[in-house]
Amino acid sequence: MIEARHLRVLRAVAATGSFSAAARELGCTQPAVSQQMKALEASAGTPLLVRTGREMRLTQAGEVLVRHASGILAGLTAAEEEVAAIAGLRAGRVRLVSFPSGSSTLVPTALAALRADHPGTRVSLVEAEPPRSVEMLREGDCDVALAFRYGPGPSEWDDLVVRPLLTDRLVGLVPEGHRLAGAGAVGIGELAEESWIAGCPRCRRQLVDVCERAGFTPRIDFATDDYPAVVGLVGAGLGVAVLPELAIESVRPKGARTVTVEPAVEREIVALTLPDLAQVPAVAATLERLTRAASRA
Amino acid sequence: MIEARHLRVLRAVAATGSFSAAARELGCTQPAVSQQMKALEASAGTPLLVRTGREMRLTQAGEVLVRHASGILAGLTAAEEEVAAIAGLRAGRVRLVSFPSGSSTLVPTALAALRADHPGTRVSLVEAEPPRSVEMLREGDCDVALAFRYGPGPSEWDDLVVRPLLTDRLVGLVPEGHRLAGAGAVGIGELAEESWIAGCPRCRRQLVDVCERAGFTPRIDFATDDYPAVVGLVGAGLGVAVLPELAIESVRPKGARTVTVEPAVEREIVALTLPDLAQVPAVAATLERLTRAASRA
DNA sequence: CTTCAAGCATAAGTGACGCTTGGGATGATC
DNA sequence: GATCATCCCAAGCGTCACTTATGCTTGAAG
Repeated sequence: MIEARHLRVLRAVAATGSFSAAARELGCTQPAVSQQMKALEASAGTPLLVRTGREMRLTQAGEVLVRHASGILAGLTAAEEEVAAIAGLRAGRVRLVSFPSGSSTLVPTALAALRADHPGTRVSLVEAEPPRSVEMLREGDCDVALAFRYGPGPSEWDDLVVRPLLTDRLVGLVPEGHRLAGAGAVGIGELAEESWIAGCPRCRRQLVDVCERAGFTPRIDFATDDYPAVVGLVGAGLGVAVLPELAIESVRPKGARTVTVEPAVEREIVALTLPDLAQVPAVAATLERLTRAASRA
Repeated sequence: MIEARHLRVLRAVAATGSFSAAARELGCTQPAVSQQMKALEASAGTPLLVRTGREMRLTQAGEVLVRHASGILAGLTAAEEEVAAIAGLRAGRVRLVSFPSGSSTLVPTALAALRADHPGTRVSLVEAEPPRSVEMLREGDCDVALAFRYGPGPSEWDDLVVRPLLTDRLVGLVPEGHRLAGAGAVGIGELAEESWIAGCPRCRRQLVDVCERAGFTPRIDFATDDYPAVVGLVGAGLGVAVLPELAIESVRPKGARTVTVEPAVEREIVALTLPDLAQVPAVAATLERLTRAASRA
């Protein structure tokens, strides 16, 4: 089995014409070169060098090996450099999955910072809601998933790297002319008789849970996953809603007013990745920038 | 420093999708594969594999390395095979130098046998007389030199591999009608008054030495290095000559008769090579065939 | 001719590396 | 829930590779 190390030594010997010179070039002692060549000749099964007096010449087999060596070593260094580029963030790719309101706020900030520091790192972004996004992560379809959960809970993410980014509060949204539009804080019970507009399925379940703890079941007249649509419906006076603060941030609440709801309901927004992937430089850098973007928000 | 061994393991892991399967394929245990991959990831500076449950996936860096691995390993095996072909006498080249009378007798027989056994081995033949041929050998311009010497002598070939092939006697050559043409053995002194035709320079010096030990100086009327010419001149009745037996073998002695001369003068025909080159399969095979050809002659 | 410098080979010692065995944890399957 | 397969970890051990030290050969210089 010919090893790359042997070929490096052989090439140096062929280039310099001497074991000692090759040793100096390789940064080792002359006996090391001597032994390497002996080992290489043993594995080749035939002499590669002819030591005649002071001169050192290649045999035919030696010439053959030197001729191949350049190509092989070139391929090796090319591979090393390409990997080093990825490891050094001069290249690399991160596949990011985010839920919609995250991708419109946190993600752009983080990716801008990432690009500024490491222009070679490419990030692809796909949108997916938490259950699906975590599934994608586990199946290898993405490297980082932005997800959220309501309260620390039992956490089905024990086997994942969980990087908390920020905690997002649910805020109430009422039409401009609503009786509570100017209120500072609103008990959730005060909205028991309202017509409700619900957002995404998980938010909806959360809404239902909160309302039931407050002693009523919300009457949901409209349901949509589209946050701007929810805001629009509220603005048109068709009902009230609770939405994550982050979701409203990127929407102009035309005709709608936000109010603080009591009791406070928070969701935790986290970045997830696989333990192995957390070691990948591009992934680590992405997590880092996401964290920083969250702390500034 | 990425080693070829690492790439072989990585390729096996990527192909089988499992450490255990790769270990079976490589003929080692699974922990060995595990450690190799760990070492490779350490030298790469970034994870190459993602272990997620049962599945084993490549990271981007891993994909890069696998992509390069095929080319690098292909080059390595190509080099190994080419060297193995030389070592296994399926390829290879021997540069042979011979003196003229050797190249017309021993060499053809030996090379025919070599080609019959190892058709892939190519032999190039150049003619040169001993002092020059040995010089060529030492300077790396040939691999095997056929040479001769008169008597074991002081031998300037201590640093060479000397393979004795056969001993060649000098025989007398007289015209058909000569008074000694029918004699069995002829004392060299009986030819003291003859007109001499001399061959190559070294043979000529040998002739002069022998004659002077017999008490006379030969009168050399014709001198040529061309053995057939010598035979032709003798056949034309222009003088007598002594020639190596081997030299006459390939010439039809038209009009000339050979006689045994006393005292017997013998030259030793040897094959020479450098100690290192003697280990080269093609060189060893050539020496072997030359020896056999000489023993059959 | 002797001396000197340079280069290669060899031997012994040391450290690291790589492989194996055995044990434990995890995930998929019946 | 038991079982099988897979992988990681730790310990033990053999081998490999490098270094230092030494001797030998070669070619050049005094």
